[in-house]
Amino acid sequence: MARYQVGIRTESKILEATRQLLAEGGLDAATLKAICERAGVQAGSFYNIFPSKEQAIMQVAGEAIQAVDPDPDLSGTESLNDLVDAYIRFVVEQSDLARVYLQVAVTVGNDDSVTRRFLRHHVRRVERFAQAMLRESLVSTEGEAITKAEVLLGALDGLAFRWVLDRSFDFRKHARYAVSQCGR
Amino acid sequence: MARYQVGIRTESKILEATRQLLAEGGLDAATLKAICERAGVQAGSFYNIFPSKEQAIMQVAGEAIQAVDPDPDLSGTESLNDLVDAYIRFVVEQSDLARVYLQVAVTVGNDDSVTRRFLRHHVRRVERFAQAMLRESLVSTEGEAITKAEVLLGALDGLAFRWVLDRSFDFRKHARYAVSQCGR
DNA sequence: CGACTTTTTGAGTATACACTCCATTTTGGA
DNA sequence: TCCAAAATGGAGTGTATACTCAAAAAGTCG
Repeated sequence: MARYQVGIRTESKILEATRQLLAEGGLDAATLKAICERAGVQAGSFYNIFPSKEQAIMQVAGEAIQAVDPDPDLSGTESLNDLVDAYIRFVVEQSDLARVYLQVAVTVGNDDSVTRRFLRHHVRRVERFAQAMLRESLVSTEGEAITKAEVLLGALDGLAFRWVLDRSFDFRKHARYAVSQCGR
Repeated sequence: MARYQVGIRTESKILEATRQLLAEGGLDAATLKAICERAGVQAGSFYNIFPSKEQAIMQVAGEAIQAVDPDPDLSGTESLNDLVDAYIRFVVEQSDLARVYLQVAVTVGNDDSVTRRFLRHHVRRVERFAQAMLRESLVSTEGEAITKAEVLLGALDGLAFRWVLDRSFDFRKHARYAVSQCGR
């Protein structure tokens, strides 16, 4: 299935449309009709590229889950502030993906493969936060570091949800306050 | 439209079924067919009692939004620990309603009447938390109290989401840790 | 150009959904 | 016991959805 250029452009038009629709109205808004209309494409073209609607949505959701993580190459060297700043930047600058990230986390059925993937990434992020905390001596035992990291990430996720429901909420300020509370 | 006993029982069977389905699989799982099957009722009976499926769901969602608040009569006297304990109890003991609460918060379209209702309640809860913090001198200005309350509630909501995705997560322990961090 | 492959089109299919209709049964007060 | 109001069963309606297919168009490369 060597591809022509036009097909590759169509693929990215479809993915972009899907991303927008997911960000705007969640899974319900991302109907095949809506995706195709926004991408300027017919249903047949969609299915020439993707085997199913779900496949396209998974791809966008996967992108979002990846994007929430800061540069993996830096893992093990960054400060807690760096990690939180990366999360803030993700939410503020890539707000579409951030909304997708939060939408899929809750909307998809439990015990789903997406949920498992989501949790796997979450656990990895918790460990990264916990290690930064240990490095900065904010905490004495590894167990306490994990707990503290879960609470901080919980706060960041909760504040991000708050921001998704009400865009006038100052996410950056509250996220910074949350991390400052860990520092004592 | 004076009601007969049997109709009132049918109504509560339908509401119970709706509550369960919403808790288990969110809005998507609460189809008319699923609700009627679980309630042991036919579609015609459903529409004899509720004008629409949405109406029944709204009623359950409203219940959940109410239930997250601790006793309003105590407002202005309870400690921060009381407030957090009430939230923990809600999540742990009324887990079905708690899941509904979190599901509807995210699933419903933005700018929806449910979203507004949800936000109104949230703001009121933030104020209640902030006042408790002021009373306990955890904070000096009202502005800081509001910020701190937003962060604490964000953490509680975020941890509750974490628990919804993974029931083996120890919500109580992490929630307690979150509030203990405010105390310094 | 000409042969071949990929892409696009757009009408068409099957299905699941919320909701309706109304004949029939059940209820509960007089 | 009677009867009007309320509740029920269950087939039926319209609509939106994901997805298919065969023919036509457009891209690629010698």
